[in-house]
Amino acid sequence: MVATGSLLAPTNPAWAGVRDRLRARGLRWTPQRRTLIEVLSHTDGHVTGAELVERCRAVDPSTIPSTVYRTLDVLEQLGVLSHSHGADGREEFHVLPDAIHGHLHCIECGTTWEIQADEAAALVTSLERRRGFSVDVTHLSIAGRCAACSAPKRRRGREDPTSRGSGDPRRR
Amino acid sequence: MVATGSLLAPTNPAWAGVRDRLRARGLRWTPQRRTLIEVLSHTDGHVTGAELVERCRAVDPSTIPSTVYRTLDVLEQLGVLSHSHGADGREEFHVLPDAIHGHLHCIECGTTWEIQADEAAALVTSLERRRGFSVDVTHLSIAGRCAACSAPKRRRGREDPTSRGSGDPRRR
DNA sequence: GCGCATGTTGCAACAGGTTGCGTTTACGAC
DNA sequence: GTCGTAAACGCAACCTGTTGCAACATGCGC
Repeated sequence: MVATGSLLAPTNPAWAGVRDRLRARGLRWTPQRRTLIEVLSHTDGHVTGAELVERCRAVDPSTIPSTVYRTLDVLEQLGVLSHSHGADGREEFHVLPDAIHGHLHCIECGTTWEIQADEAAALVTSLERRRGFSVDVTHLSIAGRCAACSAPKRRRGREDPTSRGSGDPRRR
Repeated sequence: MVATGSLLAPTNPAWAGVRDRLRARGLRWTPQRRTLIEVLSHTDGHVTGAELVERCRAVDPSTIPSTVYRTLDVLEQLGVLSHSHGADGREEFHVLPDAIHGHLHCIECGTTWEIQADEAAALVTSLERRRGFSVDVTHLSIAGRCAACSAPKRRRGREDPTSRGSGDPRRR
């Protein structure tokens, strides 16, 4: 239940405020949300929704997917995370956005990189000026081939560098 | 056999070559593929995969989804169509790309616009030069708010989940 | 400490899409 | 016309995510 001690290391103080921010909005602090926050506080970079569900289950096996997704929605509204869609359309969450940024996704090897706002600045201002369209950079996900994969000949090396460290090598 | 007793009007001649291009690659021309081509030839702009499945069923009720998606893959390899993902991550197919282009997607009203390659040129060349990353513009899908939705400040006080209720009946 | 309102949860069903596998069939060869 | 073979198909199961609804429990007021 309200576990005496987390199975994981102590929560990053940055997450401590989340509870109060929820309550300040009339939202509630539940064991399920605590579990997710705990998982998120130990997550770095990008995770898919499914990965988060899995990790929550590791902490609390009774975790239900819909609860996780609903909580992620709430947390996104609080601004503590943001989501975008990978090249395959799957949801990817990015924790505690310290800086506004979008993503670059190689369709060949599957690796993901971040691009800072200034790299997309030209596009953003151009669209803003020409169409009055304001781009949501955090949701920006650009597909293509990275330098290594688009590089010359080298018959599709398929050397899968197993992107993003903790990620798993599955995926199409 | 151009006007093969189709339920629809005669097929655009531009599609006639598809059969031969398939065979040239050792691929086959099957009734199911014919059905999909027929549907596609009467499709303009963007369609979701689900929509295509539905339309194929209208022509041939025995259509199976997996067959449609597999055929779409094949056709994409032939270059007669391309796909990207809408702001919600759903697949969107674009038929017979006469010009390379990406898409702009308003998260408020759900409308989609095309952006021509030159509008993204700055971004593309910048990423190419700085990272050697070659962007797949046809897959580019940019989310944000269109002029109409971001302009009027009224009614956007807080994140009101019901805000998308008015106007656009489009899914979700 | 107790009750109540309402935010949340759990669950089941659904939606869009993918995959593995056994069976069917297009189509080139004879 | 018949045959052989690999491409495609049909299907069922699975995956990721969403939604409707009844039941539950947080947290404020008393």
